[in-house]
Amino acid sequence: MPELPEVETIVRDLRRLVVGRRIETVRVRLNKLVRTGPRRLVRLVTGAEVLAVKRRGKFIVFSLSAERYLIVHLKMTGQFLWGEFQGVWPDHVHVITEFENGQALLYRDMRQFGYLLGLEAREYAEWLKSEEIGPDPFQLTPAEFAGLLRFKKGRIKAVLLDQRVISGLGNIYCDEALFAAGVHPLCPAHLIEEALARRLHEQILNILKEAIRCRGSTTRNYVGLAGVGGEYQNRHRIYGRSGETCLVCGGRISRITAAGRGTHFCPVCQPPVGVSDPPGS
DNA sequence: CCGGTCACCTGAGTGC
DNA sequence: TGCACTCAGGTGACCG
Repeated sequence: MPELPEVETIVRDLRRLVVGRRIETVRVRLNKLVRTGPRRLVRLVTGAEVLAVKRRGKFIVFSLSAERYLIVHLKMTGQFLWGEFQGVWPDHVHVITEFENGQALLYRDMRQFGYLLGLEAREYAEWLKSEEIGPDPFQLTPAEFAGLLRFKKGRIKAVLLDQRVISGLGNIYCDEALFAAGVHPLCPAHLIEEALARRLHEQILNILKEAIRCRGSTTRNYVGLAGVGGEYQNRHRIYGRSGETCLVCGGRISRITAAGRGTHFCPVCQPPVGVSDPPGS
């Protein structure tokens, strides 16, 4: 579910709530969500103080005392909620972390795709290597971004969704950025001219910044720590608007499948470059 | 290296 | 109401 702006919003809220606090108990209800094993997670995390909360791509990393790490990926429907545990597990809540005063962080995940890892320092270093998390769009200069695309023969949509190349973009913001820059989602990445690549990078940054200001997009499930959704869905110009009129040219917005995902684009504003026409068109 | 399909799950929306 | 079918913000395995 969540992409960079949603995860960033959650991380900022988590910082306010849990940094400097000590974890009193951890309860795991659905064991398979803890990929490093529920018992080990409980052992590593119980009694630790939260030193920092960071985002690495779409991962949330809790830095704990004694060089321990709690890592969470929310996948499609993972949520963190701030509340308390009074003996009853709310629907789809699978992990509860309690702090002093009974305040608790609840991990909720309807589809159960998300997961948690409890790691020690050396394992954390190994995990960072194995995940090959690409640079954050905010860490790249326009020239570096253009350089990333230069030798990629895959379609631009697939390249932008590949977290090893650049981390944080998902289906919504990918479609929004390609529309804003006027790039066809099926265009081979290496055929995008330098100037256009720079414009794409600029649009990615603009859109992500604005989405963070709006606390993300809520189309279905996403909510922040307080259980409230974001507002950026009201600013979507292309995502979820297939069949409707393009806000720029008035044409009809198309929907295709690209990189296995529902993909929205304007055939007029995003003309095909290096995209072979389907037979019979 | 590249793309396509399925799998992991539970639900919401739609049309009959 | 009920049923069948599609789709969903992510990603990893597998296949050609």
